[in-house]
Amino acid sequence: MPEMPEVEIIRRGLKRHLLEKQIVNIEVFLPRLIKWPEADAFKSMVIGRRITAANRRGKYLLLELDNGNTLVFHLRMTGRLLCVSPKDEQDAYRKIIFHLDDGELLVYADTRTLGTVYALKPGETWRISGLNNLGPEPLSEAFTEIYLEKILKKSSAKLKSFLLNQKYISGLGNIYADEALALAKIHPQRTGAGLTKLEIARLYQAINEVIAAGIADGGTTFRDYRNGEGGRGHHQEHLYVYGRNGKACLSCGAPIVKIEVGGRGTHFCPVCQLLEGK
DNA sequence: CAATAGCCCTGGTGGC
DNA sequence: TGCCACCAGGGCTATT
Repeated sequence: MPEMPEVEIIRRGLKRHLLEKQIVNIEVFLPRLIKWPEADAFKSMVIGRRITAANRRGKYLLLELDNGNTLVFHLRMTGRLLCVSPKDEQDAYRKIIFHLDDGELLVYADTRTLGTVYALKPGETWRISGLNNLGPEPLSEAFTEIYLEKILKKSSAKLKSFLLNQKYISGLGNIYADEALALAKIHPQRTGAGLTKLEIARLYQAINEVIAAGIADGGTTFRDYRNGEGGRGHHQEHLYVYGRNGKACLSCGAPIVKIEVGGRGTHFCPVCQLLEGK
């Protein structure tokens, strides 16, 4: 599941391969993944253009084109975006292939086909409501402890749901949300309004820390995630709680528990992360 | 407005 | 061994 660290690693990989290359052709095997415009118009907006930048906002990947248009990808659960040479192109789940002028391929592959692809003209960000309503990112200047405190105090949502809501903070997904709460030693079912100033400070540090660690480890590969060059991440070796239900808490040794919060599987230590809080 | 339930989608898994 | 219900979960939409 690509979250902000994984998308950032993909972005860096793509940047190395794609800058200044021209997209000379596009093969679309599953048109419904292209959410705007429809496939033919999409192709005409993109074919013949050079890629001038590889950017990211939250979990959205943005390839800027030399005509001012932007190619937007959201990988959702199982989307993969990678640069390969034609002889290595063998992904059974390839859905869109962008042919580059040096013969290399940019392949969008997706097992569960939940990903979304768009081509936008300048100023058309509004077409993607999720992209248009992203909160500040962890590790960014806009993401301050003051900001976090302000929005937490206004929220009645359970913290797990709060952290997953991209309009408050962009980039956290199920893995890093659980990890941030574990590191901060805060129960996922508590609410923002109920946190002490000290807990907010811990949560703020923890969010930045788990995201930074995820990036430093090249992302978390459980099953599907691959970086822009097809390699795996290593952060799965450094997780505190995610996927560790039944295993010993790294801090106190108690078994990690898995529950459902807001419809999402949620992992936490019942000893370190108390409902009452401290 | 805000929280939540349902939905999309396919492959892996666990139970029988 | 084979079958099948169920789960994984990001984010949008409908509902309460």
